[in-house]
Amino acid sequence: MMSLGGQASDTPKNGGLSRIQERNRSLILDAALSEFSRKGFSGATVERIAAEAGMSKSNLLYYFSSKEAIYKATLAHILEVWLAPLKTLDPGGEPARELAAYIRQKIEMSATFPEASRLFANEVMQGAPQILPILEGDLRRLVSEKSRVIQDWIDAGKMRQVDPVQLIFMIWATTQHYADFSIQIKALTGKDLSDPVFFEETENSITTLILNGVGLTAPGNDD
Amino acid sequence: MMSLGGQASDTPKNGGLSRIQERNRSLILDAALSEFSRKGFSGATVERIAAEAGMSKSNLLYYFSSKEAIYKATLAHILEVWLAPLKTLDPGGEPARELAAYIRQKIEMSATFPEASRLFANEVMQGAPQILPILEGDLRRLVSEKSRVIQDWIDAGKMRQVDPVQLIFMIWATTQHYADFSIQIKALTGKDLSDPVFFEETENSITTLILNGVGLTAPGNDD
DNA sequence: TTGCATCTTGACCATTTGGTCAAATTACAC
DNA sequence: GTGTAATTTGACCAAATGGTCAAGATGCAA
Repeated sequence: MMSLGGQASDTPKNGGLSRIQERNRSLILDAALSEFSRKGFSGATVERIAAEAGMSKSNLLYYFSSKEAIYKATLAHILEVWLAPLKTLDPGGEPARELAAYIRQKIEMSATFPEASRLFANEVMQGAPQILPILEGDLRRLVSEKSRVIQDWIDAGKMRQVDPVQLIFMIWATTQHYADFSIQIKALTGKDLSDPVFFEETENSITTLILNGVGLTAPGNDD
Repeated sequence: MMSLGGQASDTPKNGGLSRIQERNRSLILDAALSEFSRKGFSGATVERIAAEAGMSKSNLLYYFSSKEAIYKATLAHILEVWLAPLKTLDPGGEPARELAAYIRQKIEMSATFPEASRLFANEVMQGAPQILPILEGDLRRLVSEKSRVIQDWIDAGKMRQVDPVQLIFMIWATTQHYADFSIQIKALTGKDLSDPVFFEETENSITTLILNGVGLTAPGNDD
């Protein structure tokens, strides 16, 4: 698990949580994700998070020692699930199928957890004050590892020459765009990823463009 | 010019500005772009903007009636230049050359005005409270118009079938990603678009991927 | 130089907001 | 049921911050 600094742990021995604690922490983190993703760290207020979690501000501060602690916990909570799909890229698989699966997973994330995407984007755009060490550490290693996988596919003549890191960036950019800029997309098309038809259209467009872009063709949908 | 609502104009007859006014407004808008793009609307403080502009908070409020007024003016100031490249897409040109030129312009914007990109991203991610009308109006019309251009190229058999709007989204996503997430990109690669080599690499990767993606090949660089 | 409009500022105010604390309430082991 | 620890809250505080205002400084036309 990726840890977010912090010496004073706000999550003591994970098993040592009462039912009430478990429930309230979960309520708080949900509310915090909603609030932070919509307003950013500065724009969010502890009071509103507490209200959305159905408790008083004082009580919320009984579970998390400060606004920043809530923020860090929220980030940590989403970061793992947000970066997980890349880990599934399988060196043994066929490039077309693997990349298509990765893209699909990323779009599904954007559709299912748009708030997480926006929170992450916000954090990075502010200079990644909390997660910079993770970006430079775990994430960098993961990207290196998966770049190696892609490079091997290229070396094996299975796909066109392309900088693997740039390819990963482009997949991130295109897929996350639909979550981060969903308001703009809705303003321009009237739809967003919550519309199943638009979701399929989008997945198809991105997959086709990127696979074609690296000299592959979309694999059949026989799963 | 795209106007940002607001009945009480903070920019009276454009010609009627004294030298002092012109200079100070410009200093303020520069400082505001820097501050708002780094901290977002809520995180920015009028005091810091004033300091960066080299004047007192009171004096800044002599030129702009409120924090929101500064924010609106800053947005209006960058919006036009930010959306301009799309307008240059020429129906009479060849798709490969036109798209390559558009992509290049967008990457140049990301390299030259990353703060503008982040400010715009921030505004949209917060729900576009200020610019939603523009997105739904002028921008929507512009995108429709240019989608028509792309669709005509497709109908003429000049490029592969693709949803033109989705193609535009993907160009926006990939190019702006390098400005909005430059911290992440720097953490992962050690470089950003201010590095000429990385700039060229990036332009090449994006252009190649997208043009190949729509069945085109990059045009020669004989300009 | 004079007089007026423009420009600039420090003092000040009201509100918001993150965080503290003591007291009250509730959950639960025995 | 009793007692202790966990939970919850309202009252309160200090700092930050957007904005006002009256007074002073400066620019400039005559």
